[in-house]
Amino acid sequence: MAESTQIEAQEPDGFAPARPRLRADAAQNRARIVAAARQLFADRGIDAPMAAIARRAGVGAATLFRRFPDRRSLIDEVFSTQITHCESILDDAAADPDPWHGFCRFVDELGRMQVEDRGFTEAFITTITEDSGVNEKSNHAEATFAKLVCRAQDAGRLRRDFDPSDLLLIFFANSGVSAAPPEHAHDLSRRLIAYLLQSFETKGRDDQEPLPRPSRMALKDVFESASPTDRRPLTPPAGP
Amino acid sequence: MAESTQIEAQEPDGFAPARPRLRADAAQNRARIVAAARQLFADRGIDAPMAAIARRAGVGAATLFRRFPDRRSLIDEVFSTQITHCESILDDAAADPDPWHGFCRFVDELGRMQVEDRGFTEAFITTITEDSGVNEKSNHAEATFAKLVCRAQDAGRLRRDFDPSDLLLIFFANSGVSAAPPEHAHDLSRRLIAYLLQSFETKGRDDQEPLPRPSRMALKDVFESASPTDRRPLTPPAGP
DNA sequence: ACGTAAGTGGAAACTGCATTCCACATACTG
DNA sequence: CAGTATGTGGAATGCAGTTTCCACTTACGT
Repeated sequence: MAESTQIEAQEPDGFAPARPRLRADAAQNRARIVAAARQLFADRGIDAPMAAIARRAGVGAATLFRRFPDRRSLIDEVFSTQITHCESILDDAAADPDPWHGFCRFVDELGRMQVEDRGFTEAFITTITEDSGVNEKSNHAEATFAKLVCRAQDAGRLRRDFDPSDLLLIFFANSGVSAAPPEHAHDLSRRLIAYLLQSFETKGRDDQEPLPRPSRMALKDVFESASPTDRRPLTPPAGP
Repeated sequence: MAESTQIEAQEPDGFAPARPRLRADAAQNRARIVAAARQLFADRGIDAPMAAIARRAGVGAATLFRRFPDRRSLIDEVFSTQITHCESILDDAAADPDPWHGFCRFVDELGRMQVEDRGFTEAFITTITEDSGVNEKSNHAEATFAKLVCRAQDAGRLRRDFDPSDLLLIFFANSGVSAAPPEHAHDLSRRLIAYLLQSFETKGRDDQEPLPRPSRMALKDVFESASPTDRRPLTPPAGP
């Protein structure tokens, strides 16, 4: 993946907004900042100190702050590309002629993204938790996923009582194992997902036991419930 | 663990250690502190500000600090009781004449504890991550659980490729869903555990698909992997 | 009842952050 | 090749939390 570094401005000619575009050197610094942030977020989570990001980007604190007045805006910038990537994974999966295979592939890939980038999960959760802006995008994604689920069910491979909201269940559960020590996180995640997929699959005939009701949690629910103070997933092992 | 908090229990008389026992009022304050910490940890996680704990306990900051020189010692004190509770749950489960039922009960109860007390999971993870002191206790617990697993497998209810280390898998996964908004966490957890238990159970005869290898993560592995200061190798410098 | 070591709270000094300010640098326009 | 708006880094500020200090209580043994 390349790009992403571009200056936000890049106005489609015509008009000149208040700040039409960044000076060339400034644009490059901005790109360095985003790249540094991407690394540090992946590595240490989205709470990584701004100063550390600035240092790694080789710029002063003021520059970082001028470009991204708060941590949120930096997170948004960094993860918009990853959310886009997510969507393309989902679209690919939905296009799979074998819906069950597509379903598995999607779950698998999503899980991998979570394990490989600690910041990804955190950004995702905090985003759906405190910002309704995702809703537009997520509506499309939710619909696509729901359709995939239906097709897999109609093909007789996915159990009937699987609910699309179970995707969030997978997401949260996998975020938990991702918090395990890094040498184990990957294996744990693979195994968790294997267990879950086997549970999702309609086995032989039927003898499937009923499940507790789905939480039916939807993104908007998460948003509305957002607790004012602090709700982050977990504090993974850190030094004393 | 224990001794970090010193004093505490009345010495079974006879000898007088350096600080034989707390004055009565001090002992009561200490108890108030522990109670306050228990609540705040459950509520807001183990990073809850010390000052808030002191305030809720109705004592000054100095008193809190004098009694528990660092956050760790307070955490240890608070959660030693819960770890004990865990063990008793496990022992009960192990005593169940129906091993599969005992297994399910244990997983279920453990899951409930996690959801109901945010601090419990955090304390557990940070403890096994940075303190080898648990090992003594955990050896017994691990053995008990392994025996329970074997019995359930021999009874033909638990799949053969379930590995005792999968308990940590459940634990981490469930810690993830516990981080969901509180109105949903409970339902999500119930459903996750239901899915997993169905996957663990030996269905009909056999048609069980193979799993990826277990991570074989053991408590001591977790411990050893904990880097002292800041774990962040990985992610080589990426080109912009 | 009283002397005193043990215990106390609140304020002060120290952190490690994020955020702002400002004297200086440099890309772009003409 | 200026002139100037646009950018810059580092030092100063502010803030939220922890840790320490100390003059003042109070439980406890006698």
